Amino acid sequence: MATIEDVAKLAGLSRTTVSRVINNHPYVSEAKKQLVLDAMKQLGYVPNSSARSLRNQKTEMIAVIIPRVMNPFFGQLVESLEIAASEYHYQVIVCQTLYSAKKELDYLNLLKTKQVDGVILTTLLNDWRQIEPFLDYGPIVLCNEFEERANIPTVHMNQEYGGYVATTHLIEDGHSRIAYCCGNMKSNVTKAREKGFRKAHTERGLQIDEDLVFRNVFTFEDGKKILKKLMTMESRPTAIFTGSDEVAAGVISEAKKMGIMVPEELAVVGFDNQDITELMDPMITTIHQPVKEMAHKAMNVMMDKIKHKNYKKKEVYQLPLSLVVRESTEKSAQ
Amino acid sequence: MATIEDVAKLAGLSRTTVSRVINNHPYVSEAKKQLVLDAMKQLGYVPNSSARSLRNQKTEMIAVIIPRVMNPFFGQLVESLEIAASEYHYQVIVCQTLYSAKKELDYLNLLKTKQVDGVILTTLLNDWRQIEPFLDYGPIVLCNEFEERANIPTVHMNQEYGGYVATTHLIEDGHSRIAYCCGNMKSNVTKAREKGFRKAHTERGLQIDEDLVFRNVFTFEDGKKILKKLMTMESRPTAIFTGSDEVAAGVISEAKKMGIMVPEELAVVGFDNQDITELMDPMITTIHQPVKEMAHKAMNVMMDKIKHKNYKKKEVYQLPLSLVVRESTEKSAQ
DNA sequence: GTGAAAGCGCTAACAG
DNA sequence: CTGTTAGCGCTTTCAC
Repeated sequence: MATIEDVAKLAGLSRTTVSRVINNHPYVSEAKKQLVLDAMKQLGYVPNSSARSLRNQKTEMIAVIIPRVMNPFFGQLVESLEIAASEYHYQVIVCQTLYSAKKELDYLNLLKTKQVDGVILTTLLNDWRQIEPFLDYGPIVLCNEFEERANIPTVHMNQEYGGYVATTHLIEDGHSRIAYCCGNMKSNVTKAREKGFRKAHTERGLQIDEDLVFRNVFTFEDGKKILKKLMTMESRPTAIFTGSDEVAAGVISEAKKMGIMVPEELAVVGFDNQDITELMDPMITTIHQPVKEMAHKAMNVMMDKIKHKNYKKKEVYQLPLSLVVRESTEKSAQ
Repeated sequence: MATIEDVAKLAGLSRTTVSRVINNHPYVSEAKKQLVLDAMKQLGYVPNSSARSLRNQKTEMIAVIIPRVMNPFFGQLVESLEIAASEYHYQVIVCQTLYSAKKELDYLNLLKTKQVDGVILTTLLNDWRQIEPFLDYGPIVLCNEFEERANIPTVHMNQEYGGYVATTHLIEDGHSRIAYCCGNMKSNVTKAREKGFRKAHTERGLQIDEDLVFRNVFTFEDGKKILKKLMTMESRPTAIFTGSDEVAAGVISEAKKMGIMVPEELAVVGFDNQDITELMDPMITTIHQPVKEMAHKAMNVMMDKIKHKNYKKKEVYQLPLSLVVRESTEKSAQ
């Protein structure tokens, strides 16, 4: 492979001059510049990234840590983050933890080994004390997940409001026995959402039946299971707030099979506003999360931190969530 | 950040010895090895990847070029490829072309700049002549897409059989007017699938009405549009074979809205066997693609090529496809 | 078993 | 404007 040296020789110039041309530095005469350009073209020369990374102490790569790509929410997040990164000529490395705390730590090592210029964490499997030491090696930005103790840039959604507005919508529709599904209870996203759920009840003087609260519900299979369980209960809920559209779709799909009318017998609220909400019959009422905006903001912040290196400071950006009412809760619409 | 030099000094040894310990080379006495290990721990030393990459001429990164992550088929492919790569301690860089041929070329440049050890192409937007020159810079493996002229390792599915078996299933169910949707006609995946579709017709002495063949159909929105168009036709088809489960879901969703019974009035076959096939009502008959197996095979082949450098040779692995019959084509099941 | 030294390909002082 | 030179951090001959 041709190196800068080869180009220099062919052009009859020094490596420095070639380097200057490559990096668009000033103070190169047009004539020599052309000489270099010609030599580069003739040799099919392209600068070696490893050498550049070593010399410049930056790789122009960002690690994005997610549970898995096939989770639609995180898939969308990765897609948007990659698009945002490419605008800065940065590459994104996908790091799937598959819900393993150890893998999360392994991937954070990319920061230590300087394989990436920064890490975007979208989820937090380890305790913050485990993560914090990695900050000595480069910027970490929290995107989606958040953590009180973490003094780093954070871009996330107002999850409490999400839980609140969805629940309020159900209550105002006349529901008072509302089932609740959520994911990993260690997540602050989950906690905040539940806080909103509870707040909505309290405000209207309603009690929550803890038997209707389900944890660790993630997939559409889980949704199906929950629906079945609900149907065995003596005193059934009239509505269910699920943590994701997949779960909601699973609930609705199973409800149909069991001959339960949605929303007449069971109103369903999803979360994320994925495509599937418009595909299901009834279409799913959900909470829209501005994922693209969050991704862009997170990447912008990351680029700023890489540039200015002042990344050990709390800096929180919160994006709004909004309720999208569709058929799965609208009795009148049926 | 601590370097190998720092470790050597602290251990009172040479860089060479430290390097030997890092790389588990033999001929290091246990005593000195322990000295090095201690020094490394004390300094929190981790080898710098850029330096290693430069020296070893490999980055342990693979670029995976896909249209976009949110396309469920490619999302699944990326997920599986990343899992396979991580087993080799390789990282995957996601490269989304967003259907732009230029971006495809841009991402192939990662090979030239030695930012990655190899590229996995899952789609082909440029003519093969545009791609071929990149082979001088490192291995390219085709995974999913295939190309006659490409003398490189290829792992793909038997798409012709997929088209054939789906169509035959419909014909045997008594359908003779079958609509057909496909994606990008430049893709050999698409072409092979259509070949199978046509072959099934020919074999049974059936004609294809070219008005029922739709190109560039990708999303569930597209599926909805097609359904609407179909319904304006004088002589409607009684079945439709779509290129993906999303499109099939769109068709079914819209059919319901228009009061058309699936499968009684319109049988629908999807492709990919995504989760959504089991979520829709009726559940979607589809073609299962062994994506995980394909991804693993492709990554194994890639690792082999990186190791042995003999990657400019045709080497084709074809995986089987299979029909999964569900409710969207089964009249009797209703 | 261990170390000295060269060099992977590049950029940035510094000198002119 | 251009070139000389010294590394970035690591691995690997080669010599002892």
